[in-house]
Amino acid sequence: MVAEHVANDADIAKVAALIADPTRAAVLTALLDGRALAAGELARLAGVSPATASSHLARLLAGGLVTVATQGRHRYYRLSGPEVAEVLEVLARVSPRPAVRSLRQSRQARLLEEARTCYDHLAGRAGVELLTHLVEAGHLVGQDAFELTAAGEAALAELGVDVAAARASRRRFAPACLDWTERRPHLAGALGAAVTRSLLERDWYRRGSARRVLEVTDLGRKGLAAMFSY
Amino acid sequence: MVAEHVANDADIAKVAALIADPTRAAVLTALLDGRALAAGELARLAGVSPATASSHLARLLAGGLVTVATQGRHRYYRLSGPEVAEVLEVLARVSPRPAVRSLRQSRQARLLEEARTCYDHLAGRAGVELLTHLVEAGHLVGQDAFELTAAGEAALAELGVDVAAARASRRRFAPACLDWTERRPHLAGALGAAVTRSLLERDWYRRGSARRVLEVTDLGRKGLAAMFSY
DNA sequence: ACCATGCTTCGACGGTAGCCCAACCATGGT
DNA sequence: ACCATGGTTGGGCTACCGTCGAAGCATGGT
Repeated sequence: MVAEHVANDADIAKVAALIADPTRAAVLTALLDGRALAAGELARLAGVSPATASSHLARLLAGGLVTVATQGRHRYYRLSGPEVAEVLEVLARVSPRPAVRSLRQSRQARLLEEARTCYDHLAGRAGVELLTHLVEAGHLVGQDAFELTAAGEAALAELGVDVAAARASRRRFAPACLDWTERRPHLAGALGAAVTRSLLERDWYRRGSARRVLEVTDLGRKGLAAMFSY
Repeated sequence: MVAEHVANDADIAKVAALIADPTRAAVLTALLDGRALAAGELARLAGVSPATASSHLARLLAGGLVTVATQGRHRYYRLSGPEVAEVLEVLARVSPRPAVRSLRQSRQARLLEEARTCYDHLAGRAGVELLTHLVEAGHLVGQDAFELTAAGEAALAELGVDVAAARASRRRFAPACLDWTERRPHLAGALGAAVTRSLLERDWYRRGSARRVLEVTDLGRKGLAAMFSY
């Protein structure tokens, strides 16, 4: 039968049905910019319980609208491709109201992209840049897992990081963690956590209003600039 | 509230929900090429009862995906704009199977566009062209309703049309009927019906496999060419 | 006046889909 | 070994949605 190779009405309807639920639509629009978000975060954004979100995500996955990547105990979901984003945009264009995200939403998205925590260490753009600078400054060497140089140990000590304690921890010392918003690695493990703790203690970063969001302070901007001579 | 002016997830979901039902999807794809189709025909194409189709059409109308125009006892529905068609096309692209209509479907669509009956008279491209030629040949004069010239009366008599009987009918003699597939008028009324009857009797046109579909015969092609010197 | 046709509305039925709670599994840190 | 956190799975409830038959309107032809 030729008909089996044809995108018929039923197929269109199936895809549309996946988007037709408000919760799933919220999940999809949250992923519109191509970032990958953890299941829990998506549940929070959509305003449903983790169980409900999980069920929706499973259906979106089965329908091929999203893909998933497991990292640690998180499962990061993202749109499966640009066509999916296109569908959402076109749908928004058809719907009567203009397709602009609310200020509050997009501002929050920016903040998350800027800096957030991944477990207990700095992630997002800020996390990626921090690692980049540490490597460029010759403080860290390595690939998937890093080691501190003498200069690095001194620099971090000055920042108030208890490197010895981090090294003593049973946790992996300084592994790279692929950042899903930046697609480049940031510093994780015991050292990453210790650095982040120091940054918060020194008030270079402050916890933001939304969960996981960190905001750089004026003090932090100056301190980081001095440290890496921006 | 700013939120009221924003196309949010709920709006996208609403539009998607309109397409999410297989029956509605069938209706929409039937309208994909911009033609306007009567409610009954859509019901038949979608394979549901008129009642069901009517309910779906009402929802599509309320959702702004289609518009309606009443003509006589028919209600012609069409897509409200190209954006709607775009949505369907993009959705088809996302769905796994290639977005090609089956040969049988599109061939049938072509036939309908080519020639079909509207009540009991010739419509579609053939109907529009017939009227155009009759007017250009000086056989008919008028605007919304036509009158036969002497030359026209002779020409139609030669075709086997019983003009006298048509004129005697209580039915309107030769009104123009706006053709919704061509957006130009075709000949309706008693004369339109009489002409169509003659065309069928002479085997210039033959009823096709699908309802309302007419197909021109080789004989008809020759006859029409001679009549209007194509 | 009367009937036929096309379409919509009403009411009722059945199925399905979304939601949450609670329990379960897996991973990571201590 | 133990706990905490993040996610998924199963069960049960509710609500909504699609479907059709029958009845109601409107239009057109006789």
